[in-house]
Amino acid sequence: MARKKQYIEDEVVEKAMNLFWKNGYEATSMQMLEKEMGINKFSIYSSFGNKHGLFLESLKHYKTKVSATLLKFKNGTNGVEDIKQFFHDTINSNFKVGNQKGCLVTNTYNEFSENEDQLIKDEMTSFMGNLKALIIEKLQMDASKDEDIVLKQANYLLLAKHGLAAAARVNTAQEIEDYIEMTFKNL
Amino acid sequence: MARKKQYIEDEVVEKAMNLFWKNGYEATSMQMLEKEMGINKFSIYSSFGNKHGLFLESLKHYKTKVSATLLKFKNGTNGVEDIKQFFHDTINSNFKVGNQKGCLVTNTYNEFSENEDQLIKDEMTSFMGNLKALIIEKLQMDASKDEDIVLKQANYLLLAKHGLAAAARVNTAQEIEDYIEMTFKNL
DNA sequence: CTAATAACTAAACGAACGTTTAGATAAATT
DNA sequence: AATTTATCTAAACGTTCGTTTAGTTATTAG
Repeated sequence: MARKKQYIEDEVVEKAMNLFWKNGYEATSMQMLEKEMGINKFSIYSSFGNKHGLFLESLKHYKTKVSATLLKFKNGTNGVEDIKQFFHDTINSNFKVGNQKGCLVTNTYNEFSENEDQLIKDEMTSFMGNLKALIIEKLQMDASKDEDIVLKQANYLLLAKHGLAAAARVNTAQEIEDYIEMTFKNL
Repeated sequence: MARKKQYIEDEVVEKAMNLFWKNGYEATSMQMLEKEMGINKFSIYSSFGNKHGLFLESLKHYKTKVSATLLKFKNGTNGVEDIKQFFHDTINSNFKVGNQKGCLVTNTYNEFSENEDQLIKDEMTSFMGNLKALIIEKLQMDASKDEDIVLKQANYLLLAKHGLAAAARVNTAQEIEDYIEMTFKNL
């Protein structure tokens, strides 16, 4: 037998993810990834196939990273209040990690909106679909809301979440807190 | 003397703008611009210096394009209702032009948020500053709002506008209408 | 200790990028 | 009509991109 990998795939994916998160897919070069991940191009390719594969792996890693927040949201029993808390949680965890990079999924959604990469689009659609289902579930906890209202409010919140994630790249924490506060006044 | 230009700069800038609007700055290549603008690289460079110069010119062109909407907004006398109308107007004019490309300024703001291009950033800051001032002006028409509320609501609306423009790239017209409706419910 | 082989380094690949240049074309002035 | 010269075409520039390959190093198993 021969030597083992000198790096842990999960660790270097984490670093790649942060770089993609900060700069987007296209603006992140293999050279930057090499430097950030601390391993050679050869190693990147043998572990992840190509840049695209590394990006997909980074998206998956991102998903597991936010799964704790998502699970907490799923298990909430306070309806609208859970959604609001979820908004806060996602923003806070994003601010904790690096700084002002919004949400990787939303960034990717925007960057690839005019692109034709089906694999990426599928990842995005599934993510958004999950989120919408959860939001609907929480809204339905309020029995006074009929189906139409629930759907309308779900669309509203989904778009607000999307906008929030985009805005989080450039706005201050205070502006974002204010925005969330105002957003939920309307429900 | 020699021959004159076979194209009108304003016309080819319009076409360049639409391409930048659709794809963003980096994802738009000189080759694509050549094809879309219908003139040769040489002509592009002799008219606009380089890709960056062409982009700045496209941003200026965009500004004059939306200036009518902005002027209507400025001249409004109905306070919050003017802001809401402005939201509708910007979305509608965007949908009219091409399709689902959001707002060029916001797209640029997002694409360049981690960039260090000061010229672009200045353009963005001035645009956003103008918009904020106008929103504050309209909010102040309601004498019952004190200064704190005005500022908070202005920040809220600016972020909502930003998010809306980002979301407009991927959402349907109906979803967007619903979102605007909800956004102004409590103002 | 030796042999085998996976993981490493570093150089090179073709393609595409933004940009420049050399030469052909055509319109305006004399 | 001849000459001038800006505008055009088209090819080439040097870089950087993502990707591949050849050759070296080091660790594990027998």
